[in-house]
Amino acid sequence: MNETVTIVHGEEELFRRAGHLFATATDFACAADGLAGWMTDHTADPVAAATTSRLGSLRVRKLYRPELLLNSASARELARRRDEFGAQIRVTTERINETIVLDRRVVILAGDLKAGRRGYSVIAQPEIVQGVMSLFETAWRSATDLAVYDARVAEIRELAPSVLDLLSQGVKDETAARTLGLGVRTYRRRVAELMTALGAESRFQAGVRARELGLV
Amino acid sequence: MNETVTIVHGEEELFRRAGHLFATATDFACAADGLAGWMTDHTADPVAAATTSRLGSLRVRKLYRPELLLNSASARELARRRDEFGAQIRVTTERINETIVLDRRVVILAGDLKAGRRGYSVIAQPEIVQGVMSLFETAWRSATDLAVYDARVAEIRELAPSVLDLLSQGVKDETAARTLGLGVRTYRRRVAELMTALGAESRFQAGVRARELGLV
DNA sequence: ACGGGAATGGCAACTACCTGCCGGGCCGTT
DNA sequence: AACGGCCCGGCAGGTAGTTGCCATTCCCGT
Repeated sequence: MNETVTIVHGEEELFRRAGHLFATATDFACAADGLAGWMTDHTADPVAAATTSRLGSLRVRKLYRPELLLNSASARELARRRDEFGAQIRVTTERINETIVLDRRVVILAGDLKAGRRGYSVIAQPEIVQGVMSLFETAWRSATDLAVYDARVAEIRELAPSVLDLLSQGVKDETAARTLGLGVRTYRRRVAELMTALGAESRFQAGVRARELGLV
Repeated sequence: MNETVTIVHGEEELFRRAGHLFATATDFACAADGLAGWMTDHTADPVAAATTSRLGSLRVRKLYRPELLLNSASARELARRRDEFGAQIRVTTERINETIVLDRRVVILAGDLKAGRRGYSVIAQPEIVQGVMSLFETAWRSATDLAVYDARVAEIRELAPSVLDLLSQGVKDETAARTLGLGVRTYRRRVAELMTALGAESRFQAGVRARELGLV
């Protein structure tokens, strides 16, 4: 594989053509929409194989979107991976493309599904790798550690379950405040805290985020 | 099964104990969170068996939550069922418990998962059945027919994809309007239309709904 | 070209929402 | 008791969002 850019179709071909890269890499940076696809089948996974045999010399970073944590099964799976082979896991609310960077030398980008198989671009072109890597680093820095994220979600749930209910019922602040036996000022303070916690800049956005996080 | 209330564990036991009820019933009222569980395996499904042999004398009503329609596979499956054995299908945004009412005489309510199996309460107590049935009727009346619902979602998507994007980015109306090359007045009109279409009374609620419908 | 309906966007009045400020009450410490 | 920290909630001034009104413009069938 001397070409700097190769397109492969489906996971099988990806393994066949790029499996050796996984086997030798020591630095994995990985962004994913879900646990789906090539990362799911753990036993047949080159990364897993590589990992278990070379624990300690590895750096594994994974970046996920928060939806993943809604499903408690995937959440547990995440925690297991983190514990099992020392992967660092962070969560971001940004939209991310499925991306893998190996040893800062090779990038694998997932493309669209075609005829039931996903296309992957395997890229060794240094400039491109550099660019993707810097994007990844940015996303990584702006992301939240899984543990912190979990704690925050727990906090929000505790902070304002009733506020969330009232907001999602579409009631006015006045009504909501009285319902809770609070002053309007305090209620709005709660909403503001909630929005901060959700990282939202408008109530619409807060609604979207809350729904994303499964809080409503 | 003479007891008025029976608790069974897992679908298998439910079939064994209550299968005959499905086989003879002609009036099915069913509310579901998803297509999961006992309704999935279509060939082994007593309802399907009953239905195919007695088409015409049946009344089948099913109530789903909109999330189901996000997955185009389940959406197609729904449409197929509707067409195949004349089930009436409606969609509601209310939270609903998994519920089945047979011939207005027997209620089956799904409970929590325990040890991987879901508990079901099979209830023949007339008062309870009456109560559940009236709740179902209420939910049914307030729900939207699948076709109408589909049309509405399509309409919203077409109406304002970019407005949805901008709203969910949390940008101010002024900015959003200029981005779209619109006047603020017009942009806000769009937002208002969107909110009406979503049945939302606040932007927060609109955000939640939009997310629920998978529009953002 | 011409009339009519629909979409646009400015204006304005209104409502809802956001936030700094501050006084007051509660509680644990000194 | 006196103090400090903290939360509450009213107030006020500001910003953002909502809506009716209306002149203008665009499009379309006549």
